[in-house]
Amino acid sequence: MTQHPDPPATLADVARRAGVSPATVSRVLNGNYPVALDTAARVQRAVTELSYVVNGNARALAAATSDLVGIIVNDVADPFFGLIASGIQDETGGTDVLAIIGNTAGAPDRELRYLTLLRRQRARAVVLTGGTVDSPDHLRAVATQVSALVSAGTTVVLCGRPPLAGADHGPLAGVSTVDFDNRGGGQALTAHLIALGHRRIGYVAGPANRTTTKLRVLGHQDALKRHGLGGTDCPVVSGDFSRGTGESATAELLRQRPDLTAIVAGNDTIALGVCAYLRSQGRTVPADVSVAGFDDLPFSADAVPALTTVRLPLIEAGRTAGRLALGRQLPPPGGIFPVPAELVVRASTAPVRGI
Amino acid sequence: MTQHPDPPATLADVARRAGVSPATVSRVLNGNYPVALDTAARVQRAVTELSYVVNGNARALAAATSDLVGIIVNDVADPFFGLIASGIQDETGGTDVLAIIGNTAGAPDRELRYLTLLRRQRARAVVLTGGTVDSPDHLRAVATQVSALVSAGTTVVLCGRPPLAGADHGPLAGVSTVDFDNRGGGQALTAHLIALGHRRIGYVAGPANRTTTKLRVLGHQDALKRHGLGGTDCPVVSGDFSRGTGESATAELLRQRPDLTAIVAGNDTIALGVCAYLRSQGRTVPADVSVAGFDDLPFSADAVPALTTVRLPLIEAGRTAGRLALGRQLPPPGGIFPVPAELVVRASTAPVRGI
DNA sequence: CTGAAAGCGCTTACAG
DNA sequence: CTGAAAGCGCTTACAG
Repeated sequence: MTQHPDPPATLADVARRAGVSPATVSRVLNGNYPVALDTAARVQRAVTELSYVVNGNARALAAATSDLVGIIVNDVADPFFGLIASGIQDETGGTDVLAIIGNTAGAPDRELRYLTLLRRQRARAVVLTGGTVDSPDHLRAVATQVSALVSAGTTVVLCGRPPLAGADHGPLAGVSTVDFDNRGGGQALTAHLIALGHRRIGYVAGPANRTTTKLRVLGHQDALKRHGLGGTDCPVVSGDFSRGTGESATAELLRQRPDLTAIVAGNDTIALGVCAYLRSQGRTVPADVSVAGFDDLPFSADAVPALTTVRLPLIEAGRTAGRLALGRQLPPPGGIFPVPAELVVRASTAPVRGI
Repeated sequence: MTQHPDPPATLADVARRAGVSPATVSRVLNGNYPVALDTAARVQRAVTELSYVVNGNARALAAATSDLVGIIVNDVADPFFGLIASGIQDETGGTDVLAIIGNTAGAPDRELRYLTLLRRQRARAVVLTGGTVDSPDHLRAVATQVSALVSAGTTVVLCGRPPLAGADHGPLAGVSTVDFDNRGGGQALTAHLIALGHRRIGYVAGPANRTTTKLRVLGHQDALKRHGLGGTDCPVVSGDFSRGTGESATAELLRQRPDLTAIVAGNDTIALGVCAYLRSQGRTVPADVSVAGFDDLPFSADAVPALTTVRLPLIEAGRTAGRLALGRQLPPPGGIFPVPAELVVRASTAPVRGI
């Protein structure tokens, strides 16, 4: 299958062919040092003839730098992460850095493994995207890895998760955060529902114990409390960020409170499942039950009825994270770059019946 | 910001601390050679104490291998690619390889750049996913890069694009292909519409000149020809794989043939745009116009009406590509692994009116 | 089971 | 503007 692995040409081969020293070839390639024009031309020709490409490992080892930027995501198949990642790659696209995406599939140990791997590749920067498991142990392990990365000279950016606390409980030095206002968004959404007259509002949360989930639920509860609502009138069920969770959790919610007039979902994907289940039960959205999502993913505007949701400017946030990672943008004082969440009211929410 | 980049511990540091030679540390770390138990224990302790991680670049350079598997995609934000990539990472997850995703944003030169970068990292394997620009120049450039990769010992897998031709026009040796039946799927879809009585069928294609687009259109035309249809009754407009294209192209299609009874889209995302535009014009799907997509992405079942489409088992195809890349599965004879496309009939297509 | 030594393919002061 | 030489941090025959 792989016939006689033909060793690629080396810099020494190029030097020999061009009749110069390896040092000169290196300087031509890196363009960081004056070289006579005709010498450079000869070297370039030799490079082409041998179809030489530098050995990235050797270069990184010798120069003690690398052009890798790692992006860690929870789920590549989820557009939420795809959008952030493409925003980051918008920024890295024109440069000589290689942005690479690692998928944890939501597993904390894989998050840690990618961090180690990036550490051993001596990555130039790493961007951790989306929520993380909110347990003291995991957070401590991440903080340890991140500190090691930072002290080895790697730029670390958090995008869509809360700032990391260091050993001293203060924010970890040298790490900037693009911080989504999940709590504020959750609050605005539920406040909107309350303003429409809803009093019995169910909530379908994403994976329990993840920062994103917790903050959104917290925002929801902020709004409820402000109006003296909550308790068994407003049950909360959690699952994962999937359509299936939307369906099964809605069944559970309606078992608990068949008279719910609104259901809020932890994200748009869940919301689609909520709508599908309600439809299957002969309940109309929003006439019978209002439904809302979170994130404003592209498909949300196309759902029927179009989804009321909270927009997070994912691509733009990714770009910001990318600029921060490349050092093209200075981190704000305190290292936190806030990203607002904007309520987007569409057709899936309406005044409660009889009001 | 990055305070005193603290050089990470080296293998020599570990050796010193454990009171052994660097060679021994290396052997303990790689576990590929007998080492006395207590020696190994001492080394492990030193590793922990120094929180040592191997320098991947040095290792790759010395061992002339690497644990990188590159995945090249056209658009990370598109679930089509996300699903394939997550399938691949399902396979690489449990191993020590680091699967990394590079996003070309559909630009041929970025595809080439990633290939070069992967080549210089001496990647263990690379998987090229989705369609590519179908121009002789680009295909030749890709073939050149791929040959270089293969002869350097990298396993190359194509997933969702046609086999690559070598200089001799035969299939490139040592490259396996997970080949989607885009043409057959396109054919089945249009045949379904014809069976429903449709004779004036518009087509909204993805980016012209991409293999995926071309093959799907070809399948569509196969079906039309078989029934003596085509010509101005069946106009084709192309754009990109976006919702926006679905909207604008439908406007254009209806300008050309206001009496179209069905519209086929190059993928599900486009189909959503088609539906949205029709709705905005007061036309009902499928009563007035039938609409169909391609891919069967997760949201398609949730659209209202649910989308008739062609299912491509994206995750499973990704897994196959992953196994091929890791050498866990032998490439089939001829190097081509066919992936069938299955017609999925849902609510967005119906018999033509008056039949 | 363990170590000394060469070598992987680059870069970069140091000289000239 | 150019070269000789040391060194980056590992691995792996080669000895023992």
